[in-house]
Amino acid sequence: MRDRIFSGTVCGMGTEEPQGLRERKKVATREALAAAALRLAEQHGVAGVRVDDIADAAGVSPRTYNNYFSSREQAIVAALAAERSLRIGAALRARPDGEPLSVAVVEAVVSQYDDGPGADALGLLADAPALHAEYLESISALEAPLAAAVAERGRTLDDETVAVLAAAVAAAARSAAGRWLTGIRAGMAPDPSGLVAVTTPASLADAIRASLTVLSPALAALDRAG
Amino acid sequence: MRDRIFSGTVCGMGTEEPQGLRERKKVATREALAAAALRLAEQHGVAGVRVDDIADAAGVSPRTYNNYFSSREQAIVAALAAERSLRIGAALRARPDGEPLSVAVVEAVVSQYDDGPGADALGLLADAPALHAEYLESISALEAPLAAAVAERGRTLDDETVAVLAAAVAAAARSAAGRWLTGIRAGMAPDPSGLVAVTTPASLADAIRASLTVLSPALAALDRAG
DNA sequence: ACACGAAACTGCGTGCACGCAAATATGCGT
DNA sequence: ACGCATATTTGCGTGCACGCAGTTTCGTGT
Repeated sequence: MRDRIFSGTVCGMGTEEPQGLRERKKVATREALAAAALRLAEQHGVAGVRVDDIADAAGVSPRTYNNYFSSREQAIVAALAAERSLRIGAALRARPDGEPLSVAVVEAVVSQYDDGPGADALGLLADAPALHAEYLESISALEAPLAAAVAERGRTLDDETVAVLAAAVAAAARSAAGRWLTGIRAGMAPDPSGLVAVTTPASLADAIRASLTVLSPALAALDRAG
Repeated sequence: MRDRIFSGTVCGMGTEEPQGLRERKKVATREALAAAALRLAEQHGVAGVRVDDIADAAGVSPRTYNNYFSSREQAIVAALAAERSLRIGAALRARPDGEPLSVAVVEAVVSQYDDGPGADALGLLADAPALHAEYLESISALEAPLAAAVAERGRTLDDETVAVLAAAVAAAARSAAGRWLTGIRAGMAPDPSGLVAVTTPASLADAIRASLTVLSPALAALDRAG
């Protein structure tokens, strides 16, 4: 019990029952901590959130808080993003059998971000660089579960290829999200330096979809080879 | 003077003269800190290195040490890897004009890793997960300078495409390096679980080159479009 | 119901990252 | 050489991440 506890790691968040009282309490504790962190951030700004207060609000010790999150930004992002990266496996498994990887992967990834951060969340992300970074890191977390799901689906692909593909896709998505957030922030407060790109996709999902088109040739090559 | 001080950021490490006494002292301090960190790690193991001792050995205050590095792993990796990620710009600019991106990018990236970590470094990396992670992070640092260099070279490419490409290449290289290190470590101490891939490329450069072939179709598509 | 083992929580101590402000060193103009 | 501005270093205080070990809670078998 010393790795950060992901609520979705074991129980699959919605498709399987938690395994017992211990597991149910872990899920509840994690969600309580994340919800408390977000609420406190909305009240005091991210910089004003103390880990002691998060722990108090969730009814656990600060040391227990640390068992779940290693920073307040992680806790806040857990509330904002609800570990959607960890659901990529299920999303890809839900794609139609026989669908080309170049379509299945893109659709599965993009579908995780159909509902991007709301106005309150965008406000928080704009005000706290560390929170922005953690949010992008949460997108990078697509990598491992995506690799596992692709390996399952594309059984003729070697492990190296799968791993590289997953790393590239996760990085593209993270990179696009970063630019999207920057563009949104510029929309909220015009950037005096004038360096921000003129066109920001309407949604996070669109931004991620556009980024994955750059990788389409590589994905398509795997379809032909597989 | 509150961002981490990179020795290569301004002076280009070898092609331009440092700008003055201030800059020369900053370079010297950073190098002294990195060298001290590595020496102490070799003597005491990574876990036995204290930031106070690094600072003492380099003749600065702990607070100053923190101006350069935010962790001892960063300091050690700085000594091991010598900021080679930051040299990708120069490497790409040195590629022949007119060479396809699919070749220039691969060759420039791979050339940074022609001499990978030596036996001592591999021993340190094997013993300290946080050091291993920081080493991989240093490879991820390829992203921004690579994007800048590609933008310069492929002037017909839009910014989004450049950024996605750079993110994907850096992630592929990082991912490959991680597997390479894991394979090397397995070679040093057979993995009882038997899960480690049977074939490890002979060198880090080979591993990175192989990973970039997965992205070749995407790079090649840009060549045709550009 | 009870005993035991494993998992999770907790308190404590320690090392450390970083904001803040004062002190020091360098660069520049006269 | 001197004065001033700027960059860098330093000391200090504070919040916090985490190893360690003891306590509590849950799960399982009898």
